[in-house]
Amino acid sequence: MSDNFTIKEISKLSGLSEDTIRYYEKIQLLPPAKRKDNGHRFYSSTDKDIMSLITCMKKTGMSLNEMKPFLFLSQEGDIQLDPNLYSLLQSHKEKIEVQIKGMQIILEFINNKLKKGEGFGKTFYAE
Amino acid sequence: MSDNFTIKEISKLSGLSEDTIRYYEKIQLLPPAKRKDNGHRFYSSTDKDIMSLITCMKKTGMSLNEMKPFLFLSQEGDIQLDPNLYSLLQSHKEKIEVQIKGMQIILEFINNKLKKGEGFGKTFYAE
DNA sequence: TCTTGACTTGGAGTTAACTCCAAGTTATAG
DNA sequence: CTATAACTTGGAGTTAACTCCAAGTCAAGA
Repeated sequence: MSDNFTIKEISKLSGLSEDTIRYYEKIQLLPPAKRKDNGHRFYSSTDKDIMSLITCMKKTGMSLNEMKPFLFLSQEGDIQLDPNLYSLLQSHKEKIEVQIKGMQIILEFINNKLKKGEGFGKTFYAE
Repeated sequence: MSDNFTIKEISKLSGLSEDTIRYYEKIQLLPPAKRKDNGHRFYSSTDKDIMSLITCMKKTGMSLNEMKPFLFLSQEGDIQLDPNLYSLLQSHKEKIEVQIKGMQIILEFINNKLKKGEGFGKTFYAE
């Protein structure tokens, strides 16, 4: 369950640049990479999964700092034990739901535009 | 249909800071503000609507530059005339749909976490 | 043995999106 | 008339998230 990828390989697999991967390690978004005898980093498919998670979360507009406790969570087991993390997740969930709604509104707006080409009115809510 | 707000007022109404509003004008995200005799900016409720649109689009992770043709669109009438803008909108639509799906996956992940607290597997797609 | 290529490091540079500041102008209230 | 508050400008500074670079190490092939 650990396919031993070089940084170049995991870079291609994950879509993140080598620099970005090292940067993520530096800011502790990724755990310190395992090293070969010569000091070179190597990665497992679990690492790839984490990178995919990061990519996915970034698409939702989450900042790297916001992700940290979240990523920690993905490896730890039981949240129930940590009420802080639990409520953090809850509020994240709500944020994302708001975001999805916002995007659906924009989607509607676009669909209208693509059909008719009318202006916009009070369709958009402030804050 | 133009309630004549000062920059301070529109700032409170829109949630954007005065500096940000001037910045948006500088980078041409907002049209040049109308001026009173003394040179002070003033705004209408249409301006407020545009600002709300910007806020809404930002929530979806769109960059200010990406928004520009979009905002232009919101005031112009018929897109059908401009095939460039039309396809731009189309691809934006698809991007947003992908984003929504990504967020729904994360939402599921969170929901699972909140209940059981299990690890994550191949649930997340790369790129 | 020498060269090539894949990696290592620390640190500097870049871009987007603000955010702050100093210096100046104008309108109103006391 | 003067102080205060609300605005103006241009430009400098900040933060996040990279991105690039120079100098060095190490292993394998000609």
